[in-house]
Amino acid sequence: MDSAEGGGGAAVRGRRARARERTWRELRAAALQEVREVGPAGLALRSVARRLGMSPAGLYRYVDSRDGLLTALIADSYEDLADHLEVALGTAVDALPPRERPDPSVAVIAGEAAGVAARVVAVGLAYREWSVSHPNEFGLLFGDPIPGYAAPAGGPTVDAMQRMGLALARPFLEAVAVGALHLDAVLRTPEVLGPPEAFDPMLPEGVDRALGPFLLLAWGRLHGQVSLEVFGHHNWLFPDGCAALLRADLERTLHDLGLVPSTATGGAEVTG
Amino acid sequence: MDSAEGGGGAAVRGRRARARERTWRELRAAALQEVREVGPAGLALRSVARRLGMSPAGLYRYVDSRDGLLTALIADSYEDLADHLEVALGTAVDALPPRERPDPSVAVIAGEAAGVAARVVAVGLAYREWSVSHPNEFGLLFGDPIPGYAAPAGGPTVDAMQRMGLALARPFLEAVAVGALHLDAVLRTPEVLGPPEAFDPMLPEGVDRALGPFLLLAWGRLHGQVSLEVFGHHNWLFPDGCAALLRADLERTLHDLGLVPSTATGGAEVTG
DNA sequence: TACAAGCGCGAACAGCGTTCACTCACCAGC
DNA sequence: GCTGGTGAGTGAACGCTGTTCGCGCTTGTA
Repeated sequence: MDSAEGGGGAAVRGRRARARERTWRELRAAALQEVREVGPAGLALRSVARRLGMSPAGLYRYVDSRDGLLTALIADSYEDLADHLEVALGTAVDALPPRERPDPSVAVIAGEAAGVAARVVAVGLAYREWSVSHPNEFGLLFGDPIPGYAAPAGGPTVDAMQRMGLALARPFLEAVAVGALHLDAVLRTPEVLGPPEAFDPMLPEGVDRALGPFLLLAWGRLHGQVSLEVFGHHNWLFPDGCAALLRADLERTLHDLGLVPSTATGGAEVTG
Repeated sequence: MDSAEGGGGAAVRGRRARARERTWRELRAAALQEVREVGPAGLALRSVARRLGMSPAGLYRYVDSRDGLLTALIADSYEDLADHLEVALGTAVDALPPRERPDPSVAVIAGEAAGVAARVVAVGLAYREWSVSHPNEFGLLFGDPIPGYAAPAGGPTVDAMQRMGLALARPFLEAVAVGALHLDAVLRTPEVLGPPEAFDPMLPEGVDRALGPFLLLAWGRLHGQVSLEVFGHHNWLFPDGCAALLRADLERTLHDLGLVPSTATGGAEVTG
């Protein structure tokens, strides 16, 4: 019970705590592997236990329930996705081996519209690429929600999710900071803006509040294409066209904003 | 086995065949109710059997497997969604009791840009409304796909899905027919258009092939907003803003196309 | 050295999807 | 009108699942 999220909250004091942490890490890795192979719905605790050479009951020292394990995996997957996005943005370049680093032509030229546009395209294509190459984890994050579960506000799930969201939003935040992005009146109605503090948990202080709904809108456009592709609704006619279609959508959206895309968008192949 | 999709394919000859058809209908209704209450992942054949006062094994006279039942429900749900969209478009008005009929101000003014725009908004909001009010069925259609299942080309799943897609596309097809919609060059690259026959199963003959990717793009934009809302990723900041946000997105997209929305978009409340 | 805490185990329970042999009511042909 | 075949529905069973419980055994602390 107290080990709700499993992890060794304590310091790395004893050998025991270290062993616990290691086991917990292996458990998540095994479970994630299982999810990769059979999907979130097919995840079986007993199978994970077998993988670890452990008894099924033993897992309950680390996990509250099957759903608890799934939420831990959700947090991990959000982190993984956030990592990929940050790599595509050049934020976390140093953390990677050289051959996986993004094309420097898309790296930070913050302040210039073309640079911002290229970064929007890069992060959008990275979002797609991670999703297409991790379909079951994508389903874990964005498919049927775990019934009855609501992520606790301070929990690791929400933290990781916000980190991912921040990576997605970063190019737009930069664009706003340098005045390259002008939000029109469509998003300024009270129905869309909500109460003044509505987007406080999402936006830094001092940023135009209309950026909140705008970011949700942009995320929705991106996510829709990706979701339909990953779940097999977009690609039954023409499987290979989805990436190009998404790029076209991103460019349309950018054009819609007055931000012209740079031609150097090769950074999308980063994680390939 | 032979009863793969369960239904009574035979004519209504004997009393027996009629009974079978009735049971099959009740089975699907009970299962759909179960899905509404516990979600697709929670659907239990034994529970459905209990609901029908039947033995679990008896269900296998009508269904191949649990997944087979789910796919039957998928087809039914697509039909239901298609019905709602057609109602919102005024196509199937006569089939409904008067108080559920759409605002006539959005009904067919085909050929006029404002009318087309209003119809796009109406069908988009209807898509959202059905999804929000049928979250578990939405999950069934667009959440994690049934692992290992691919809908057979001639099957009822694909048929129903195409009917739904056609309803979504109708306003755009009309717009093209009357020359109110001009697709720009962004969607005309070979990567997006694919081979010449790529969109043949989707588009009527003689229609500009660039409409194919365009429709996927529009569906993706719409679907993304709805999917994020229904699965709880959009509305944690500001739960009531999603409808307005979607409307804003639709209007942005329309503006992007040079189609100005009419002010009489109240048809969205149709199914409420 | 004594004690508490925590890890892991085996057994068990209830529920699940699915199969199998079986009964019984219906329907067609003599 | 009787009869044989067909098909709906049953009950028991198998193997799987998530989860709980009480037990030993190891570890860390006083």
